[in-house]
Amino acid sequence: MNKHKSISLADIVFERLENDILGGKYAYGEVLTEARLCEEMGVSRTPIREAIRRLEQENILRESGKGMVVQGITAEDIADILDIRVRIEGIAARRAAEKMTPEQKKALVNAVDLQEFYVSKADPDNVQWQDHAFHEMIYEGCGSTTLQSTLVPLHRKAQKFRRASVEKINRAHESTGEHRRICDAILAGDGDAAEAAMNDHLLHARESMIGQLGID
Amino acid sequence: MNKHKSISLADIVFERLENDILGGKYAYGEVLTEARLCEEMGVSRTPIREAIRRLEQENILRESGKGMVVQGITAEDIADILDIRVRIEGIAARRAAEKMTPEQKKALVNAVDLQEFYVSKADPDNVQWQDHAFHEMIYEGCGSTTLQSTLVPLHRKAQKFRRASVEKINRAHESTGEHRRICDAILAGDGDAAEAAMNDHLLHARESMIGQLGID
DNA sequence: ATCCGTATAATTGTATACAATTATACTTTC
DNA sequence: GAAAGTATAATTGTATACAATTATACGGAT
Repeated sequence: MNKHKSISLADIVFERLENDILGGKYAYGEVLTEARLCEEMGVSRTPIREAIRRLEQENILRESGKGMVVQGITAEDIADILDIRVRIEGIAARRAAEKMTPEQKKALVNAVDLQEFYVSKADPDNVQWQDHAFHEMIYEGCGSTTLQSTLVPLHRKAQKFRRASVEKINRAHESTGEHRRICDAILAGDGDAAEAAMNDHLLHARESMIGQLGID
Repeated sequence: MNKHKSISLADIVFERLENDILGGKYAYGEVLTEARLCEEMGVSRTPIREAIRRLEQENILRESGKGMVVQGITAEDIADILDIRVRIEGIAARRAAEKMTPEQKKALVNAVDLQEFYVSKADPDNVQWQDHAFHEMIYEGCGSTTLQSTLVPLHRKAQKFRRASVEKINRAHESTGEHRRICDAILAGDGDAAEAAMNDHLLHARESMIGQLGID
């Protein structure tokens, strides 16, 4: 009856290493050896290697003869990520409006409700967590593994990066309002409105992020 | 002076397993155990496992308690892939027009020249190979690791799938003409034209593919 | 006959041992 | 003193051994 994979050391290492890199613990360009990571994480090379391969696949680490080079994420990468999301996440919202199950819709509403609550409590960490959950639910609910596997890493990178950046509560209020509009459209099964609302949301997010990062 | 990573068994297994799955050797839904793959490929579990993790990251395999389930790619996935590419590959073409080095441009021209040559020789395998090289060069030349790491897996999946499908020489001629227009725009450094030509190309490819697959 | 429990087999997770490659440092020679 | 070559150390690639978990099959009890 075990439906979900049990959590392995490799998964933990992957998560932690990604966090450490995107969170700035390791400087970009720094070279990481397997032995060093083994020592720091207290596990053997096997899970370390599996985590490394996955991070390599996501372009967060880069192989370079001797050791792995930390690629990390730059402000330009964040701009690129939002450029891409602006163009395709609307499709996911449309599909979600057409395909989400009642249970998924209920969970989505709950995420927006909670986000509003945490905004009112001025709790930026939980606001961001609900923001994260909201988008992931749409990726999950759109019914396309292609859209999901494309959007999840992009969103995750942007998310982790934001945790280290200044933006916290600034745009939280309007962002939550935009989520509410997307959510309402999905609940109504209105694909056009959901896509439009998502595009609107991401354009604002992009503008805000670009303003903060001082690029483009 | 070894600039490129040496090719490992894990890389070979990854490539081969991806090919075998997308090529239809393993039925979708089939369960693969590590032991079986070890035997079939004649290597130990270590490289098998690393390849599995990477394929899992690309949603080609799915973990399911006992063994890995073959996800593979459906006609709907191909449609989704082209929907996404239509929306973002134009950006890559624009960037390539702005950023490609003379060497990269020269290689790009060469790929289109070769593709035209193979079309004239009615050699579909090499036509497809040059088609593949053309797009990869643009991903590489656009200067964005985000665009690259997003587009490469999508393109690779579509490419491998096509190898197993009927479409071979059908659209090769017009496709090559479209590549030529994209290439000319990139050579001229005209980002607008490159983006427009790429969008045009992908819309045609999408239409052709959808017609063949009989979907939407 | 069926259901439950235990034992056994199969499978994955993890660690470690071993091999091969590559970089670095030291020594020797010119 | 510089350069080249060799030896040693460091690092990754691969295989295997061991542990833990889970499924399956068999046997006994009701």
